[in-house]
Amino acid sequence: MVSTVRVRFAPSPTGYLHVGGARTALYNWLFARHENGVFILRIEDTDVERSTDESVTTILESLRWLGLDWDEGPEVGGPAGPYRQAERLTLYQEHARKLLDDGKAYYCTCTPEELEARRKAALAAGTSPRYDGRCRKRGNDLSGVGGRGAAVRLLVRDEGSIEIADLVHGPIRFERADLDDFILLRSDGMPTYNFAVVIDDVLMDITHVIRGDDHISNTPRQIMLYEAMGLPVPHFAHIPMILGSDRSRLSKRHGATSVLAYQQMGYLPEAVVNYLVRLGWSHGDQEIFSQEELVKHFSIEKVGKTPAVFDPVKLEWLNGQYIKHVAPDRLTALLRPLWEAAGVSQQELFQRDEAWLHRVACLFQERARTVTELASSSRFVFDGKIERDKAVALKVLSSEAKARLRALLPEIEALPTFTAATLESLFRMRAEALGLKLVDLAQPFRVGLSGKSVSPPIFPIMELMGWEAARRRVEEVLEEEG
RNA sequence: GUCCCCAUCGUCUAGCCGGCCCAGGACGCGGCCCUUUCAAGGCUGAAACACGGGUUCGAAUCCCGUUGGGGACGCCA
Repeated sequence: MVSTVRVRFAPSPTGYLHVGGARTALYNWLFARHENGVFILRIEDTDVERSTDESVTTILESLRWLGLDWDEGPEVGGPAGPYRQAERLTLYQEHARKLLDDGKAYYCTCTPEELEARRKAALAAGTSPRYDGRCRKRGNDLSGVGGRGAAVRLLVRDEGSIEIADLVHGPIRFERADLDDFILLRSDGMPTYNFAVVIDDVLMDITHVIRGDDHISNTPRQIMLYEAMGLPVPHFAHIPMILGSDRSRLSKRHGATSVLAYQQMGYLPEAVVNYLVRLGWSHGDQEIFSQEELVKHFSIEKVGKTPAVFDPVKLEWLNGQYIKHVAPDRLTALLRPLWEAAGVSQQELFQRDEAWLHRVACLFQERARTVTELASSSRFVFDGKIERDKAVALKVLSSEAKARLRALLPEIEALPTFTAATLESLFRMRAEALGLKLVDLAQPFRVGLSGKSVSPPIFPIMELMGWEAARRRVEEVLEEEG
């Protein structure tokens, strides 16, 4: 029988979900969906000092925004729950007890201060800061310790080696002699990361552990735990990290790293997903993938070994590609709050009908790279005060240009119908009659209407604005001095 | 200091069980076309196998070393 693939994403709720974590989640999710397996979300909140509920909320929200739904985990439950480690403490303690009784682990009464001092001394002496095993003799016997707290350490034999059969890196070998007796349970009874992970992965029947490269050095310790408990080891896949432009670990100083920050900046979740998946994975020459295509083509074997530099410029390009194809109703829904933020009054947004808003969105969507940018560039089509670029006005609105604008107004007024088509043919005729290019008439008009030198084609814009509003705008610049 | 990982254009990458590669695609950058501006689109240009040794008739592709980068060495995760 072929057992079902079960993978997990296990963030610690000590902050927002950053793009590195998001990609790890994405790879796990894609692997699960591709294999028809189960994607589990587990919250690793054993660090009570730093874990917060707000952080849990943000992480769930980020995953949902990206479209990464989990089959088991917080809010959806599942047979292997609870899915927050803080609610699983007795499980860890039971397993630690068993390891203690089997002689696989022992109590350690060294204090954190003592350990820190020894670690520093070792580093200063240029030797490896490993725990020296001085409490091994104590075994599971806590007598004579008094009120002093005791941590539990795994007993690690010194001989032999451990090999990780890594799905992306191939075999990776560690010598046991380089590893030390690490802590399983802290003196306050809380499990450490390495211990909780293994217990949970066992209890949740995880078949594939897909996580960042930075966990490679934890893996041999975790394998030793599986061995100590006599349990089968899952498959491991360590995916390369995401770096900043200077090739160091990606952090805030490299720009936005929070997934939700990209939502706020007007990025589409499918663009972010598409960008992240290509950081370390590829499928021939294809750059743009639908979610279905990703699920169909994704494979862990095709994940590269090289760390990738996060490139916001390419993300922006991809977002632009996606924006071009967003359906008008969805785009308009995204735009409403952003238009408002850009200064369009609530009242006007309410008065305009949906079809009109769609037409505005469609006119601008081809040339916007973010939804936010789309909102601000299309703002002038609405009624109300607009920003005028002084330098542009000075350059484009010469006295001849203004004279031409003035001459055109009554002709437009006389048009039987006020549409993009009739406007365009009028402008073309006038340009030809004057021995000018269309641009010579259109550009002053554009500046008059929008205040800027760039915009979508002005004729459909004028149709959308309506003659009254358009004329008011143009008269505004005609009345100015100069 | 010890251990581990990685190494193709500025960036993401294809190729990597050897010849099809004087290395392909994408972003960005330059040019041209299209064009009412700007985008978009089309065409096009510059741009890389880190270095040194092997193995081989033949290496980006295999092996070793060097260098460079990254990660880990917590009663953090």
